[in-house]
Amino acid sequence: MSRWLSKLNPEQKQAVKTTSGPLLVLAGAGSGKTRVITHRVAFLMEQGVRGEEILGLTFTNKAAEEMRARLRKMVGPASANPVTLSTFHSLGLMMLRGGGTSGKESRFAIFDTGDQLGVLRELVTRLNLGRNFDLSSILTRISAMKNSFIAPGDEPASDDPYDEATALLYPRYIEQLSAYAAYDFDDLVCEPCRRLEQDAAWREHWQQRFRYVLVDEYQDTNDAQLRFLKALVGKERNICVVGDDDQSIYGWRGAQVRNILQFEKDFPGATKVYLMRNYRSVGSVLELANTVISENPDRHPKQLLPTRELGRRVRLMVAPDGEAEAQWVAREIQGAVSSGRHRQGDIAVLYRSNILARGLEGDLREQGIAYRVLGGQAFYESREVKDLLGYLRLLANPADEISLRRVINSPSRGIGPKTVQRLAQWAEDHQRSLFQTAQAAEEALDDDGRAIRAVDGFTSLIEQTRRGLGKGQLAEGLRGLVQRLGLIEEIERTSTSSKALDRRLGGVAAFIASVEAFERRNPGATLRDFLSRIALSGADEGEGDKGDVVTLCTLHGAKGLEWPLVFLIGLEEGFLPHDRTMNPQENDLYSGDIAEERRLLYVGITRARDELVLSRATERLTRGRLQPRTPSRFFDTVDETSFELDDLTAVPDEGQMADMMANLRAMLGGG
DNA sequence: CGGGGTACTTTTTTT
DNA sequence: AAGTACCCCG
Repeated sequence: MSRWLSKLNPEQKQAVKTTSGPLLVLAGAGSGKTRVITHRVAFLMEQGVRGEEILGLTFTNKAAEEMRARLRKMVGPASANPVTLSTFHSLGLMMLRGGGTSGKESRFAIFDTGDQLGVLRELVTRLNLGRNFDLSSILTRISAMKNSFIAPGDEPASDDPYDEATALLYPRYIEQLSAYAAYDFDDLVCEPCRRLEQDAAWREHWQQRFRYVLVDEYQDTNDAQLRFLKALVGKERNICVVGDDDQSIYGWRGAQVRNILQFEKDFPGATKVYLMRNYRSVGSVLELANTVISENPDRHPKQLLPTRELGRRVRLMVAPDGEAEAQWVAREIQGAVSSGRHRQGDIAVLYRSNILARGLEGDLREQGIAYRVLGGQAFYESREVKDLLGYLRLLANPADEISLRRVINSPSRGIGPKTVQRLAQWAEDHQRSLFQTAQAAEEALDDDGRAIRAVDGFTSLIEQTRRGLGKGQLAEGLRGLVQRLGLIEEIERTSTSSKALDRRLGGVAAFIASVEAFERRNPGATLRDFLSRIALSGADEGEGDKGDVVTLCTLHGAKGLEWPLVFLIGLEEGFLPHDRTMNPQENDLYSGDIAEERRLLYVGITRARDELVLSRATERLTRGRLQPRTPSRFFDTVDETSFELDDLTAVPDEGQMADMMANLRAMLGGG
């Protein structure tokens, strides 16, 4: 029997050893969930299951990588590597691209949210809808339709203007995507699911391939993912799901807590295991977590059981405004580091909205504290990088009209909307793609010499770049493209400040570096491989990642992570619960789930190992105006005396102090 | 067609 | 406060 099992508690052991049939593991925060998963995989292999037969599904690529790293440590790379550990989306992509069966159908692009919006924008202008719809809201609806497998035309009747617009756009959106040879994120789950259900041979193949299925963060699955799992799991029904209903925080993108609450209905005969002993946090943190979450209705009633000492009391800091809050946090971190209590890498600052990170960054720099912002996607979102990506995507998939339109006149080369319109018209009349039309500019634009020359210049630039972008020379080809575009000069010419210049040049450099890093890690990878990777998990940070630095990230981004010292900032009504939850917009599809906001706080609290610091401000600068802020309602039921209070509003701030000093000096000087 | 100016609104969270 | 969208003029 395995030497590892002795290190597990009885519940963990049961979760590891129950290998056949459906198994639901309700794993509270910090209860050793990842440990159970890796042990389970190792145990399966010890029982003679081959690594190839095991599938572990996670929600982020990072989680998948981490799991693989843990598994490698346990069983060695040779045993760990054959195990499939990936996100639903990566798995779907792999299945659609052939996954070792056939190479057919593998030439498609993946459209991210920006591309999807581009498609809708095109359609909306073409259809001339009388009203200015918020397109991302329509996108949410289309996504919901797809995930519920509702075909165009089968939408439930509704007289909501957004539902009506969606009904109109939905079928055309699907058409467009197929015309562009593109899949969106939802397709990556729904399409394989459909095929599993309809194609018996295919289903058989995948069921035999993955005889043991394991799903992490099960509370975040949506309808389509559940359906996918039902179709994927074979007669043996060896499916193990791990999750925590109290940590379900993705309802706004269709996640169904219901899935974890009803697992035993979806997979009858399931075994259920509770992991409630918390090995992560000190008692004071768990007390607060239990108190906060116990107010929520509709949950598996349960409590985290402490295994550690009570620890330091949770601190609560009240600041007069956002700036004071940020400054205080930065100084507090500086103090914790310089006193040797914590290393920078042991510390995280968590917040509900990204905007809260902005103020903090300056103060941290001032204190000489190294930090990283998780999920900030900063460089990858800049215009230059998006354009470069557009070129790469056009090169990988000439049918990708969205990318073509994006880059055809960027940087400006004299191809304005009118010329593009003429090309598009000709393309439609002659049933050609827009790119093919551009290649035949002379025909399509009859005698407009200037436009023809401009478009020819563009297509030959694409052709030249294509030649430079073979296997194993992606970064090289990208550099060539940057050169040919004169992008560096363009940025130098158009930047309004030296700060903006640095940022933009830095973005381009970081992008090239990320391509290099990708190539180094995946020798012989193609352009398409790189683009899929980017679409599914964002760009690699290249160098400078990790290390001993403070982490800044959103509560969503913090899930699954932990730090010895955690700051939760901006604990005010409007942030937590977020304003948008309490006052939904007319066009919000998912709204009003205050319970989810509370779970978000619960997730934040349970990230802390040793010390937790909460903070809020009584006033805050929003949209240029100073507005009063009230404390988050989520602490209403918490006994104030359980906190170690630090009230900065009771102390004169620096401005007041300066005034007082000035008065004092005036008195002394005058007297 | 491109650049510069003005008016307006905004991200909550992400595969 | 800042970034974007739109409009007008060269």
